[in-house]
Amino acid sequence: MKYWLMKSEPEEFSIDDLKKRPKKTEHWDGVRNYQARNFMRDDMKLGDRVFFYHSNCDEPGIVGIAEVVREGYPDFTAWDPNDKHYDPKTDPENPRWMMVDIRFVRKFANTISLKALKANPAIKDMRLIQRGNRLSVMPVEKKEWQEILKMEKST
DNA sequence: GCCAACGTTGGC
DNA sequence: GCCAACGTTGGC
Repeated sequence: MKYWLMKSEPEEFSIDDLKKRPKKTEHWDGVRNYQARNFMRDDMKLGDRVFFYHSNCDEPGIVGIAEVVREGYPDFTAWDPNDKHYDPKTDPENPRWMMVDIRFVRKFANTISLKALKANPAIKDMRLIQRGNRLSVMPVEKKEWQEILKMEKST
């Protein structure tokens, strides 16, 4: 089983929104970055665990956990001219953008803030806190995952 | 709202 | 293939 981190702006789609969805499940549409797409298409497997990260908000940070319940398949919103992330160049015969489905697992009692993550030397090499990182889907090392869970208990 | 960092586009 | 211009991300 692998570990991941996925970013979302809570004003667009928060972890509470995920929890309220039917079966607490939603497809992760709208990713239009090749590296992030490749992770979803090639590497995310059923049962993989995901840190749900809130970006662009008062307190950016990890707010809870989800799991992968459907592996990579075409992001149909790319073909919808009314969709915010419409991409006229993708061909339905040869889909360019892929997504996965994730299901809510649990929400942390407190946000593990970006600030706290940056302050923890045990995870200083984490991809999330590298300078200028903008990937919205990224892998998390097992030891980073475990270290971050420890931070939950200490808050 | 600002702006640094980064990815993508397109002219050449 | 280079690289300037442009658009987006996302912390602050």
